Amino acid sequence: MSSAELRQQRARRGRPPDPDKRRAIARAATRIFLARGFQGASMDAIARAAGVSKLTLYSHFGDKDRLFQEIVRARCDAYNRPESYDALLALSPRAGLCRIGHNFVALLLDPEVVRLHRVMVGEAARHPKMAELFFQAGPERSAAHISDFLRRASALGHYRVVDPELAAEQLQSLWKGMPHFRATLGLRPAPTPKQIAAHVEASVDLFLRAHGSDGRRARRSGHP
Amino acid sequence: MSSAELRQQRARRGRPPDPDKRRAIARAATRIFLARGFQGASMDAIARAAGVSKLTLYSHFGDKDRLFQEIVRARCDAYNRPESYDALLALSPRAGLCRIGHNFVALLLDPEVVRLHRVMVGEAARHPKMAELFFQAGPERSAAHISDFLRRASALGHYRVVDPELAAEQLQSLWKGMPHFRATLGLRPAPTPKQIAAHVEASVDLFLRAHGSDGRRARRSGHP
DNA sequence: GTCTATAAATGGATAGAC
DNA sequence: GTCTATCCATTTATAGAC
Repeated sequence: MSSAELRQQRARRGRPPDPDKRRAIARAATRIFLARGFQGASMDAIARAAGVSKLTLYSHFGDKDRLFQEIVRARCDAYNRPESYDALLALSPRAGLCRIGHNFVALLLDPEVVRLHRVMVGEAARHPKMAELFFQAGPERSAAHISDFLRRASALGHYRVVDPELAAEQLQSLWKGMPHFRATLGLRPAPTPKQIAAHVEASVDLFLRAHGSDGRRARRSGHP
Repeated sequence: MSSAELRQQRARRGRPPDPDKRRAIARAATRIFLARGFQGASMDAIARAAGVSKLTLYSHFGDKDRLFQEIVRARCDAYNRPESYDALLALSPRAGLCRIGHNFVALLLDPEVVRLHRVMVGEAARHPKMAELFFQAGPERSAAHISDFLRRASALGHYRVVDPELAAEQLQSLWKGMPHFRATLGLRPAPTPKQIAAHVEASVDLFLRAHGSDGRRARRSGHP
């Protein structure tokens, strides 16, 4: 109670921090960190790009590490708004998985996500806490959503999945695949939308053939 | 002709470069680049660790970029000695693929390879040439070896693979999977040997189920 | 009193030249 | 090895704005 009052008093005293400046700093820092990496980004450049003084920058974010943390946290939250997969249960097994896979691959290949991935991997050794945060906010949650979907689709008889967690991991691995690896290395040419769609479908094909559904055409042996 | 003579004259003039020093620099630079990344490694630290003066360093390697290139090239060559997969054709489909997969995953999870991967991904935006070199010397060649193996195993009737290049890509993706992703982010705990073996086997299981061989136990439907 | 901006300064590290 | 010119994160000085 008294600590809350003290905080209120302190907050009331003097000129309040300008949220516009904070947003401007965050935007500029995001751009520069993702473009140049943590070590390559200078506080001078960030302050200049944000149009604020360095003192303002420091008064809002403390130091470079904390600024980096805030940026990464905000990006993880921004990418972590998965729409519900409920509607996709009504589709055919193949169509449902292709839709999820396409969303997943589109996110992975988004240029900003690629840059974030690069920075996280490059800085993992020096910022282990943030690498963990990134992993939990990204791949771990989407794996949970996919395994949920597989569990329910399996209950509906679409296919037979014994271990939904394992199956979700394998689907994610197939979807990432070579296109994502090439993207993280910045290799040209980038895949065309048609190639991306083919990649997603090939992954779903493999998965469905392994789990007792041909997906595309009729079954080869005497399955129901 | 005259240019060759000039080169010989130049080579004879003065004290020849010491190959021991060059090796010492290369060793130290490898260690420091892989540990701290390109931007985090200083030429001072490398010279100190190699026990040479900075002038010696610069006279051998020109500048930081060229030194980095030499190191990466040497590492790629070092990792690029695949044993022949011929002997594995005599094994069962499942055993052959598990063996290849285990070698592949063991290489991917090797701490030095993980560090190289981190540096390459982190520096891809600023050294696109090297990222390409790395990709060609690494994943591209191993994909070629795996697709070769699949083509021959398929010809022997072990399983039915329509597109060996695609199948090799999918196998690599499955083998990399979550363990490699976690390793690049430095997440603990590292997988145990038992978990690695289970991961490889689960990948091979999925692949073989999709391609008309149960692998482990007897066939469910009326296959030969 | 606390925020902001400008500006300069501190203290350290850096790539590369001599 | 030393030197130089540059860059960096962070702090401090000075002044005006709420």
